[in-house]
Amino acid sequence: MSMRLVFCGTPEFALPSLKRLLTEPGFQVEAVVTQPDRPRGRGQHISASPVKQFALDEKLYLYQPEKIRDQSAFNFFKRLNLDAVVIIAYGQIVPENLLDVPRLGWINLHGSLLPKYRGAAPINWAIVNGETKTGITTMQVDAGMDTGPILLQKEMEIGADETAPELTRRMSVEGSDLVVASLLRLERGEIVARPQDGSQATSAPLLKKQHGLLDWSLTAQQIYNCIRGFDPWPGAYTFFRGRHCRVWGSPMQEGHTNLLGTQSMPPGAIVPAMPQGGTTILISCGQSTWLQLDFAQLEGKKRMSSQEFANGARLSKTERFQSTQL
RNA sequence: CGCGGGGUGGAGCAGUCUGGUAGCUCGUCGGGCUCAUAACCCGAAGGUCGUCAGUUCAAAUCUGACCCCCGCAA
Repeated sequence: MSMRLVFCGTPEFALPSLKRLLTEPGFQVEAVVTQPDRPRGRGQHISASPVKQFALDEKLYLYQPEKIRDQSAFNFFKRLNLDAVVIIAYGQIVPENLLDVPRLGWINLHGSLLPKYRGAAPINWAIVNGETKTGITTMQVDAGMDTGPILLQKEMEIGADETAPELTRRMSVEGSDLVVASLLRLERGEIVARPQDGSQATSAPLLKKQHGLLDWSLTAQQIYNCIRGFDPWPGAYTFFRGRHCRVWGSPMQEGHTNLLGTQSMPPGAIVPAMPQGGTTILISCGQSTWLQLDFAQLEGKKRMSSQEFANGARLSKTERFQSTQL
């Protein structure tokens, strides 16, 4: 006898779990719920979420309520006589009166070791904050924001050079195991949801464009964390001659910094250098650290190597990246 | 019809407003200097200026249409 499920999700992150629930024996996905199609991209084209596209390909029953808190949505869930709802990065807050509808409640996969990094962007913030380990959590959804009791957790290391999309991909795959295990063990009564210790909670708010703006007084390692953690959006960016400029790079190794000689440059200073042959562009960061610039992308332009950037820009000696438009 | 930037030798750009000699920083190739060099010096090759049409004695430059790339916004 299969568990009757509804799957709620929107981005790529939710897909591996949905796929597992379709192939794994013991589950019956009655419907897929995802965000309504919205205008995205240049020119206001309407586009379907990754979960929707997959659901269409698989000919699954699809439901896209404008607001999941509406009565019609409640009726929809009520009628299905569900054992559980799996909700992963759906994008809307589930109203309290819906939580009790499925027999085993709503099961959520979250990209952190709760109660750390509650909120919409746990993976990004963990990288930005320079964490070396994080994890994934399945929990029972309650009325709060990622405050529900924990079912299963798995610790994961963050690679020194790992970017948010890379870690997201790994978590989504590992997470599908955790979701399946959580459902099976919950059904058998093998796990008891464990309340979170709210005093240990930290938050990982939804990313905004503004978050990606670099502060060059931070150390090169911190800048690097931003470059990795804010990829692919909002991206780590700065301003160059008043224009938005996204940057990629990595901290310069300790040993090479001597090559620069001496003087402390103002944060954001752009300095061509030639360590061990080959020319590179270095950016002055906080505490006498340097970021080696690998790529830059001016607004309206494609991403280019730091060398191409320097060739075309005709840098003056005092040129620097700024944290404001002017 | 959401707002905006752009398409110029292999790369990144200037030149376009104010039509009239194809420019800059690199790369490539050849030569030189040097113990040596990715550094420096000399030289060379390489461009239908996105496409089509129009205006003009003359169009990268002005006009119109189209194609493609990108940033913002969502």
